[in-house]
Amino acid sequence: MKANLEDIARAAGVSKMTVSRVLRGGSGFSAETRDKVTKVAETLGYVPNRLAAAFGSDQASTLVGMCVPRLTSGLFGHVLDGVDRALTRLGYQLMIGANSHSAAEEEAWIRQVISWRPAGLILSGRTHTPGTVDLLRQAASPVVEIWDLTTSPIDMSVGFSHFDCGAEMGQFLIRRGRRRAGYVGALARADVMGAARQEGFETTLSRAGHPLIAREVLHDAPGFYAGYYGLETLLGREPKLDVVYFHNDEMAIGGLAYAQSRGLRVPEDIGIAGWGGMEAASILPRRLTTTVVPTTAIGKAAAEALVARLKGEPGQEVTVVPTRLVPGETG
Amino acid sequence: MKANLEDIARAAGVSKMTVSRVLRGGSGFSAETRDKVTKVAETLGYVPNRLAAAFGSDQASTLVGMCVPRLTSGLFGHVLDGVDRALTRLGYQLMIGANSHSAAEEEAWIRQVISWRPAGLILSGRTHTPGTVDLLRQAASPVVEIWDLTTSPIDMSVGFSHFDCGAEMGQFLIRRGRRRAGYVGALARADVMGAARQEGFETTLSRAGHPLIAREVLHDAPGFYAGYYGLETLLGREPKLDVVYFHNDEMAIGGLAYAQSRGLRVPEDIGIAGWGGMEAASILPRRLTTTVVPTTAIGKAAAEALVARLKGEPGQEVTVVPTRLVPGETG
DNA sequence: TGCGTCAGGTTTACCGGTAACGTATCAAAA
DNA sequence: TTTTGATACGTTACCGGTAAACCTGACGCA
Repeated sequence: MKANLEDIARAAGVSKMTVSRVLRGGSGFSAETRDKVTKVAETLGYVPNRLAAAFGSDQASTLVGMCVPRLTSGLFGHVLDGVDRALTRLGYQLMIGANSHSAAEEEAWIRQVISWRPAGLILSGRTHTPGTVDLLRQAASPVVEIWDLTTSPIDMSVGFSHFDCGAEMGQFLIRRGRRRAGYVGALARADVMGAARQEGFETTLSRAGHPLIAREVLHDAPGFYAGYYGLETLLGREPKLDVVYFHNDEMAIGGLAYAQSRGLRVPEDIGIAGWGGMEAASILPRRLTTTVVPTTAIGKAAAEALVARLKGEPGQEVTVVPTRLVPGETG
Repeated sequence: MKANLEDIARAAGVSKMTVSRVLRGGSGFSAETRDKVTKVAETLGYVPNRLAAAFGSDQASTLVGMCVPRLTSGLFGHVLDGVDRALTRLGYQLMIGANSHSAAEEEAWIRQVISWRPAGLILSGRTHTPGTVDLLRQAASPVVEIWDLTTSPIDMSVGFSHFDCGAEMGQFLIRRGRRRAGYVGALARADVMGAARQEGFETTLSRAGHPLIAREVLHDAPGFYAGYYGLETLLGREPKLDVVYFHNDEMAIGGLAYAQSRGLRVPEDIGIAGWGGMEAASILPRRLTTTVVPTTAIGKAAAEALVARLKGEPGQEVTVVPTRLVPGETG
């Protein structure tokens, strides 16, 4: 990587600073200077050095850090995609990390990213260690917390209420005539969001006078198998459930598979409801009753809120991105 | 972010350079100096500045860039996960981007990342623009190409042969007595890998004396819907197929759904085979016949090969990570 | 006693940008 | 004609580290 601003300056017969201004598209130079400089830069194969730029002025960083619970999650893949597209379009670069649903791992990751002096950060969830909060306050760079709405965000927040998701599904199932509901969840480490949905679900059922009959929360990854065996366990304890709400769609599909293997008719004998809106759920023989989460939109909104703040535009502190309950044929 | 090396140096009564050496764990200082410096650094809440470090010396960068076709792909999510875990463990940071299967977008992304002077790059696929190759040669930083094995990698390569995947599946299906095979693919933009599998599949069938009867390659995203309607189209043209090989598992599951909706028995009336080894495929009522791809292992191997090179250890140029054909109950 | 050696530092010179500020030029206004 | 202001550019001082050269006192040894 040989050519730098000075080389161009020498070759174009102007000063370093003029080259810098031209290449950054500022002002303070004549049209002919601009043409000469851009031509020389091209012939020399100049590649800008953001390291130097960000180092020289803390305003110049175009680096955004983002931390998600798991990189293998379909939902977060779409969130990442939304963030990535928006940031790319706006001229920012994305540094990522995963924290396995652990606030301590998140802090460790933030400690690494902060050392690159990023322009801003996007974090998933609202649970942070005190150390994390300290670090963020000290760094004073904009932070967007996504996924769950925070009552008091560190800085900005984009997402929806998991409690409300559960509550809405509870109301829906009651309206459909369900009276004996169960819940199957999973918490790999500690997925607080799932717990919030469960709480919303149970609260609503109780208020409606038909409280939850049985619940089973596995200490396992929330996948197909957990749903399959979770429903088996639940029905072993309480055979007369008329509907089961699952932690997410993967688990619901697992539950669906178990119900079919037992010869149970869905939705006649038992209803099945999931959460998340994964693609597979819509092409099942019977379309899954679920809550569709606007993953890409959340990512996009988060990135845009962050960049707006960086550009000094007054952005919203809290952005609500609504979910949508999709009735389907299993609930 | 207030405390820097000089602040610590002043407070500890030593020089900046001594602080730098202590904090980076070098040598050339006494134990009491070390203790004093680390204590002062802690009380001042010092956060290292990698920007300055990487800027000051090009060896000091711990930044690795990685470009994948799509962030929403389940398979690449796992590859990313493998890379992320390995790099985190080894003390590197990961900058990502997506190129939508487009070599031009890849070049644009590389141009951005190169400007951060990364220690190394991980790219997906072997198709690059001439501009990309130029850039990489000029930057002279290590590059690992993953996913498909390259005959002549730019630098290093980790993956497997897509052609062989298709060929192996062809052999397997022939052994199972299939004689009238079809293929359903998809190319959002241009997925060259899928084409390689198709080629391996067709070549093997021809050599075995039972060439492919029909193929349908949709200009669509390779998902459930594409598989569903792809099989519909294919069977509309050639009703007497006895097996269909799909671009990937999502599409195969879509095909499975179509077969069931038509009342076709699987595998008796028609066999279904996929590729990729997605989790859902193993919990279907009938486990899908597919090729399991060691996604996480590829990511891990790529990261480790890169870091080995960075540390000057002699690494392998080409690492083969074998795939595994899983018979299942649909083929 | 003189000299080399070595651990344990310090000093200095960058790295490649950006920001702040200074200055030359020239046209319009007074 | 002089003053003013805008424009276009040059100069210089950093930013926070790293590398390498350079000290310095203690110690060993001939």
